[in-house]
Amino acid sequence: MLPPLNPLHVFEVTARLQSFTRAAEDLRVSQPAVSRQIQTLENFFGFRLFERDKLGIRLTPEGEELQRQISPAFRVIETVTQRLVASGKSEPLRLRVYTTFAAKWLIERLPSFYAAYPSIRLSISNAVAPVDFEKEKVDLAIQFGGGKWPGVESELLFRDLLQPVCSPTLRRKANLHSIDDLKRVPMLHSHYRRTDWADWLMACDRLDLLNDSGISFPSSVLTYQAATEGVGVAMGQLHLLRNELRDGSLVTLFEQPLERPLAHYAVWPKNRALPKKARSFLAWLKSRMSDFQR
Amino acid sequence: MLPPLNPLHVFEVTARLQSFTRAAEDLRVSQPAVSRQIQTLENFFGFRLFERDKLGIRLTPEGEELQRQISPAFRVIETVTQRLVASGKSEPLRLRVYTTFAAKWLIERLPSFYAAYPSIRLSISNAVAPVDFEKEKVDLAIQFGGGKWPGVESELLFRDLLQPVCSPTLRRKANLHSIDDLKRVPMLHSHYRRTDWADWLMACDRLDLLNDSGISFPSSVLTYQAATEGVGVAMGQLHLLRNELRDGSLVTLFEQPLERPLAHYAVWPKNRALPKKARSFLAWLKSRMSDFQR
DNA sequence: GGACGACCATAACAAAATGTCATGACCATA
DNA sequence: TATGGTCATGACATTTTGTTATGGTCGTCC
Repeated sequence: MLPPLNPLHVFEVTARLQSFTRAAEDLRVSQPAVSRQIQTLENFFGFRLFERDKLGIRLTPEGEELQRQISPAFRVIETVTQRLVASGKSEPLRLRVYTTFAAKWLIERLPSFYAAYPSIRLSISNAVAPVDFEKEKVDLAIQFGGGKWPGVESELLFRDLLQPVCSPTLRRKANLHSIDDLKRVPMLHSHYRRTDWADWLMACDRLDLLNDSGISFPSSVLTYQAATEGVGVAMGQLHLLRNELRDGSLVTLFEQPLERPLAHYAVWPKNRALPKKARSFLAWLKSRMSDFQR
Repeated sequence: MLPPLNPLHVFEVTARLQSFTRAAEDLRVSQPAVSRQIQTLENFFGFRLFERDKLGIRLTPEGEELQRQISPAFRVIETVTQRLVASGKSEPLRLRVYTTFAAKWLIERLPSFYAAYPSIRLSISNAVAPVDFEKEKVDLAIQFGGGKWPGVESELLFRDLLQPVCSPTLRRKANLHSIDDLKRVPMLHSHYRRTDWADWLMACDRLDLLNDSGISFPSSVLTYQAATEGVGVAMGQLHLLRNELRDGSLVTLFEQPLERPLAHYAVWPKNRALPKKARSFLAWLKSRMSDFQR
């Protein structure tokens, strides 16, 4: 008869840290998640493992007993895992990632990848131009474009979805409500995406609003940074700005999202077999992609 | 760094039994479930733990290493759990269960209860008449009726839903298609549910079909048994016949289910506080009840 | 002594992990 | 070559786990 193992692990951490809240931080989950896991375990055993009182918790005698006995078991599992995972490590998977995608999507999700596949190391370079697998030592690339490149297989990750964005402060101050209001604020451009504003204005049939003034940045990341700081209005790739839109540091304008026939693609050489590591990465990539349409 | 623990446990069992299929039986899950858990673990480590070949599997060297190291850890967890759970056991929870409910619903689900709450023992008696908590030493009862009994709290489990049932063979042989065909086959009655047929026929406005011939059994369980064997047509409580209807040993007739203002209720004395064990049982009961409407 | 902050619990809901069923491929043996 | 045993895989369902929002309790600070 085994107890539920994940709750047992949560218990082990909690007992060690003497606090639900700290255990939650340590495990990178919320405090209620810990609370429930402990409850599950307490139901299983039929008695409390912690005494809850003012300012914190204490192990009950049974909890202490349990902690004493299982802690070494977890240490053993941890140690052998560490060793075996290290033995499984081989050459890193070489990725070449479109810069904005790396900055705005990939990097914050890497811990999740390492947790699921700790034996795969990544070597990540970034660039904007399409990859040349003949010249560059790269296993898998993520790039932006129309999806048709010679000599490569590709798989669509998500389409480009454009809409003007700015800081909530700017929207209020400059009173941005209709498209004409764009005349009153600087447009922020990105070098590598010169046509974004034109494409979007064309779709709205308001190309007349396009002007060459505005400010131009060498990377979309900087453009978005500037927009966040209230410098002007940027043409935002909605999928890459989830965080900013969620926490309110950017807001969308004018309710006119435009989906273009361009997209982010995973790309690999047609003649080489995709290494197993790369297939794992691709599988992970796609699983993390589920919050996006297509 | 810990590996996913449930897959690790599945691995431990599989390595011990040298077979995915046998591990699945041992764990009471399907073979594909085991296959997937092992895959998860193999992805985590970055190498195969089993070599698959004709007629079965063998541990790889890494798998063997892992097995050797973690097995004792699981043995430790198992042992201490066993001991602590035993120490948590107290007086059994005394249940008194309506006979048919016990036979047709509860008993097959008991293993699930013991797995979740191994420290709670049950003492189950069964009877049909309403419980008298003054005279009987019972913590919690499950009984059938209108839901209003003096001096008790009650909670509805599921309503009574009636429809004639018989074996598929009888339906074919006696060519049962319309209600009038009932004249040609014996009606099966249960002592404690004498009015079931009358109630149902009344709802169909065909009381004329009621006759006192038929066969009568001292318990619904026996009535259903007889129906399964093709003896006649019984008035079935659909919720309690899920298994029979699913595996086809009984079929419903005439598409006229009748929901009555009677139901199965969990019931406990109003003046006594419901013991913790009983609250756990009730919570479990309700969670297992989710496949039913109300 | 009332506002505040630290702590854990709970409800309603969302997301992720796990399991199932149906099916396929492979091989051994009859 | 049919049969029965093995494990794998796709599509889907269920269950478990986690999150957010909120509430209660208690100690501390001004």
